Amino acid sequence: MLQSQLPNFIRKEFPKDEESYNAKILIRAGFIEKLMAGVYSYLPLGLRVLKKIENVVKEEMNKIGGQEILMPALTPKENWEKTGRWDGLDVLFKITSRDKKEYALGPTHEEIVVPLSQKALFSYKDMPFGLYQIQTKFRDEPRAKSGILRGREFIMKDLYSFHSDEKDLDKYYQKVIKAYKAIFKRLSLDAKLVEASGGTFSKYSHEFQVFCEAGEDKIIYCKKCHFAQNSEINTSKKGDLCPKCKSSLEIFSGVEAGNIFKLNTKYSEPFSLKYRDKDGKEKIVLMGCYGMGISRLMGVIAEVFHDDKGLIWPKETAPFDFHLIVLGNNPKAKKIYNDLEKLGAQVLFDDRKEKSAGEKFAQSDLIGIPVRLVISQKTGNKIEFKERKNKLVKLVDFSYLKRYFNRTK
RNA sequence: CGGGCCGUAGUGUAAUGGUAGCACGAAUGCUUUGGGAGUAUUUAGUCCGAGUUCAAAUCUCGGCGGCCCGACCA
Repeated sequence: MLQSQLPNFIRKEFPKDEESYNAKILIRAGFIEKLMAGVYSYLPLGLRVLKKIENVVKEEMNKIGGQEILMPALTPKENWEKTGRWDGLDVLFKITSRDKKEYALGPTHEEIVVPLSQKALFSYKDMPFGLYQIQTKFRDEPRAKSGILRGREFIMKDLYSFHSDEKDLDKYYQKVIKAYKAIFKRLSLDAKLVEASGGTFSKYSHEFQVFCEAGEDKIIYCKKCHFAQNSEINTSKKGDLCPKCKSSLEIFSGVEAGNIFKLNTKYSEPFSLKYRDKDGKEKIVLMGCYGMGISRLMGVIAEVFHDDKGLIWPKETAPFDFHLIVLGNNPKAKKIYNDLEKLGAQVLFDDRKEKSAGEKFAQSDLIGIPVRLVISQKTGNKIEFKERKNKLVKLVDFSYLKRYFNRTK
């Protein structure tokens, strides 16, 4: 992409109406803009990152047999009344149409996916299966906070699984845990699997927590045996003994990057989601549900991967593979840009003529694309190569870039 | 939902009762290109409403909006 065609949302200074680092840096670097508290626009660079994250999540969901669908965000009141959540869920965004019908903007989709799956679920032979979607969710949070970590509108992946017995649900649950681990690995995030309260819905719940300052949860963690528990379950303190290995516990702030539940019959019951077993008997379906905040993940990555100059995107989440900068008028740059794109590389080409070298470098550091390439009078027939995460600058030729790209893709 | 801080061009700030100013951005021309260039010209603002006052960005009240702490967080 030619940077001269990219509207320049990059700012020289941090916005003053944000406190959280993820919002400050993502706005300054031109990835997002705020519309109102807890509601953000995703700009060209930010949207590319979101799509990268989505892609990783989709690939791993598909690997475990998840089927992608897209359900409406606008949902009827009746469905929520069936489960008691019309009045019972305080974060439910409710709206009234001009003919006085009432609707909710979906904060999660059990009430929609259960009656939906009923249309294709009759026999034990139809199970197990998993349906997932990546969609904008709405929650009427009492207080939006921490930039895109807790918004009123956000993008979430929600997977729902359907089973004929507990054993099968258990098996699937473990499979999702593996898939989640694979996702976090690809996103370069160290997410700990943490025991969490099941809320009112289920005894069982696990969260994937990324330890960082910005986190709003307090996680009790044992470095020895990796026992981890959300402090909402117990009132453990730092220094208490680990219930598993008896060494000292520590407490970390964590951001919940994923949450998985065994719903059992909590939602299949109110909608009478049933099937026929081997003996032709009618039985109630068991369910699991597995959430992951896509836009929140982008915020977490911004919190974790940065330095004082700006963002440092991990490979799989970066908006581009290369940031190619040309200084002065140098026709070689355009050719290198074209050649890189021919390799299949995604390149942001800073071809802007009016920007000073210093500004281009400063903005490049801010944006945080993994590799910066510079073409100038100084570089001669070579290309200057610098990884964003390293200080080392070297002059290379095109074959080096080709090898580098093939090795890291 | 309780408590606190705050609201001035697009962004960041100054003016504390008395002429709304500065920097960056944006726009146009020329020059410039290795760490947020130079130059000339131009552009744009006191969140809204009421009140006090000769006079309000500034004081008072109400509203709206933003951030933070707490509560809450399927």
